[in-house]
Amino acid sequence: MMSELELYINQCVQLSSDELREVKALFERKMVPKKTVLLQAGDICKFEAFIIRGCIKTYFIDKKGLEVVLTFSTENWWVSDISSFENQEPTKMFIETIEDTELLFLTPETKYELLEKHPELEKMFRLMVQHHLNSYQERLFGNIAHTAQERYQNFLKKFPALPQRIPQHLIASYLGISPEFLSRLRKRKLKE
Amino acid sequence: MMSELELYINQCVQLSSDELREVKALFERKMVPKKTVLLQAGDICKFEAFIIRGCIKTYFIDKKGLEVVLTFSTENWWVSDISSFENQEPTKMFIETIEDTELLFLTPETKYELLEKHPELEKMFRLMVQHHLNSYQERLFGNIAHTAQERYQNFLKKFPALPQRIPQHLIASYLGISPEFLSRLRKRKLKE
DNA sequence: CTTTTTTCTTGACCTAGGTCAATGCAAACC
DNA sequence: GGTTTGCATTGACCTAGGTCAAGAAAAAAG
Repeated sequence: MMSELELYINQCVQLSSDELREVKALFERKMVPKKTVLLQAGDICKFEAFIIRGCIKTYFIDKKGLEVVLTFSTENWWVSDISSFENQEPTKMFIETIEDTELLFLTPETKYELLEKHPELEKMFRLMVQHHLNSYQERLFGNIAHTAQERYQNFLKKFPALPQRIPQHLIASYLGISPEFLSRLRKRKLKE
Repeated sequence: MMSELELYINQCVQLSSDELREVKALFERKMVPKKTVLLQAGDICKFEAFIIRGCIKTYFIDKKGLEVVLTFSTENWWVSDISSFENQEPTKMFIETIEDTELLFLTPETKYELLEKHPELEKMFRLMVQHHLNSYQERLFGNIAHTAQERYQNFLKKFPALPQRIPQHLIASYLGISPEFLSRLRKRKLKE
């Protein structure tokens, strides 16, 4: 039986099970309890990590000291500040677990080794970056072109499982509205 | 004397002037008059282009039929829908010149050939994607965390030359506000 | 130089969404 | 089991920014 990471890799390139094992050995598996800060503003990001189980938020702090959630990352997805990681320069973001989370970590060194040995995986990482880019593009467009109500509907469609897992005020922050207003949107929706 | 593209490449990797000439030969130089649509929703993006001179907007159309400007691209910058280009799948965006523009075009084929011959340039393209990603991240954060006034100030800081070159309603669209409101912001600012 | 088109400004009015404060509720902690 | 602590809801009130309509000004076209 294949692990989540192996399934994920297989969607992108065909590797033998020997190769897969070798690849997997370069990742370091870690359990991280909820509310652990994996990266904070000023740090240099030392990881690209694949999520096996759990949930993670990425956010900025605005000038009033409030969190602005940029992304939620869950099972079978990657988490990192890609540009801080690639260029080994300080980040402006925070990355923090919302649930107990199980991760497979790459460091700059192990990623380098991985790509030396298996250059076919370049494509997988390129796709990863492109997915991130796409999702930011869509989110930016959505934030400008849609009302809060519509953004909330789209969020529910895209992440149907999340509302049961994470506090509502984080969703509000992700949608770019106040927690009070999200509460009102939900009430309004119930009446229909 | 070095061309703009050569200077740009040199910031990233050191190539001999022979190599630079060879690289440059793979690009196709084109003059494009203003108001030319280079890409529209439904198309598959056939180019990554380096801008020598001119100005280009990238936008979505919202459900009311209005443009939502995602980016402006000018001299010494790249323009493309990267993920449509890389995966050769249909785009949702529009790319259109605002001024008469001079470009150096790569097609999927010539880019492939370029990277075959000069794999050192992988890094340059990776950086290009990362810059795009960063600028979307910052823009999303800014749109959520800052007022229209602040976003306008930041825009002026980041693109001091643009307001003289492009119509104001495009800037409003980029900032996510109505043209009327931008006009009011400017008036308010003059009084100070 | 005149005409047409596009862009910019201004005023009057409106609404989506924010802020603040109070209250209820649930989870986590001792 | 009580008790903090964080989360969600609700109401009253407020403001940033939108919409519509009408001119003014500038740019492009003839």
